[in-house]
Amino acid sequence: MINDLLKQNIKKNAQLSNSELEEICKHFYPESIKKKDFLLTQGELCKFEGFVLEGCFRIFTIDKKGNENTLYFAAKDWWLMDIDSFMNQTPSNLNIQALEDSKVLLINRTDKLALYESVPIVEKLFRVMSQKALVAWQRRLIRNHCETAKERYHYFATTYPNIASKLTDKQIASYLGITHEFLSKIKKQS
Amino acid sequence: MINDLLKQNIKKNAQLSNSELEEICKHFYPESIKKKDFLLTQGELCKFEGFVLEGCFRIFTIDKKGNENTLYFAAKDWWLMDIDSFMNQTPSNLNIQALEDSKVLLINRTDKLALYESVPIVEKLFRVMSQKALVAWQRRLIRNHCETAKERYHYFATTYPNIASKLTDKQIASYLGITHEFLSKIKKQS
DNA sequence: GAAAATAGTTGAACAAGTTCAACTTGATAA
DNA sequence: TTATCAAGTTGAACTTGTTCAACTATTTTC
Repeated sequence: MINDLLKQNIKKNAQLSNSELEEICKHFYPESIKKKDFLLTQGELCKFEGFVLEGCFRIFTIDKKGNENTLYFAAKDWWLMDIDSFMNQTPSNLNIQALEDSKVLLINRTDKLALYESVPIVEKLFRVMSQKALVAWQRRLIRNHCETAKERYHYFATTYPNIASKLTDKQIASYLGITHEFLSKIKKQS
Repeated sequence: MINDLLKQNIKKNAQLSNSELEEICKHFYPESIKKKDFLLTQGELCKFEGFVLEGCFRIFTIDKKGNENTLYFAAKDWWLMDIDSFMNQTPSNLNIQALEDSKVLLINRTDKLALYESVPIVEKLFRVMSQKALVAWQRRLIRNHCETAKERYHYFATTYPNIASKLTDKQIASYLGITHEFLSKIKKQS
């Protein structure tokens, strides 16, 4: 079943019945995204939340100086969206691009908002998911402040080896917040 | 009423009845913290969540190199906790210190977990609060990557003037992720 | 109200990271 | 299969931010 991975993922964050699980999952629809294609581009409204079945995505922004800055990567079994644009329905500052041919399950914003009402445990599900994400963001900010680029690179490469292996050094550098030239020099050192 | 500020804050994030509001608020108890005293120190388990009624707190960590790194400040009408330690019940890496004589309302972890069950709308309340916080953390990370220390300083000083005015430059520097010597040089420039 | 501790300033030498440009290597597409 | 384009490497000059130390100003404490 195409929804199996999604169901397993949801079960990690909330205990729910099979009927609740069905009721939630039936609103997700599959989409295939070709390598280099975009699920969202800067300026659009984010009208969906997505779950990655296959492949890998990069969520990044391009700042005024023209530099790409990667917020995060989403591989198989990860969620993805621009939560800022989704919540506030303001134009997105983010691009969501497939790094390889990929498959996602999407839920429309209106369907998701309706689910909060019709299946109350969905509140708990996303409350728990959001809190876990919050912990991850706080930890990352502390690492950014306390560690050098070299330490951050090694942390990333060893913590997420299967994601790192799919990425170019340019993409990794834009996630670490350094130039790709400097990453090249870091890698040479050790 | 001592709980008024808390009630107003909660109402911003979820629509709830007066009885629900009462049921939630009755689990909060007031605590006074003297300037420089700690609500939590590194190594302890975080067993509470707090809401600031008066004063101001700094939430920071001390890394292996001995540097203080400020995660955030919590002034009147802000929430505060170590969400990582609270959720996972692992020893905290954070210190929560009062910057001036302060008053908070606290709820114990067990009471909060029970509230999720007994007052279902509490799930929505903290789901919404967590998602808003997530947006703020993502924006901050992007700013840290895209902007120079000088830009980040001016953003902070103009966005949170009433918090900034309570802080020493050393505390602001530890929030921006720079040394206080460098902040001093930045301020001289403009 | 004096002594002690903490905060802020400044300068010089240094380290971390950037920029630009030139080059090499590898991937892609006609 | 060659031409093209993107990715990675390297070096030199540069900018941003750090470190350390010495000093001044401001709070805190007894």
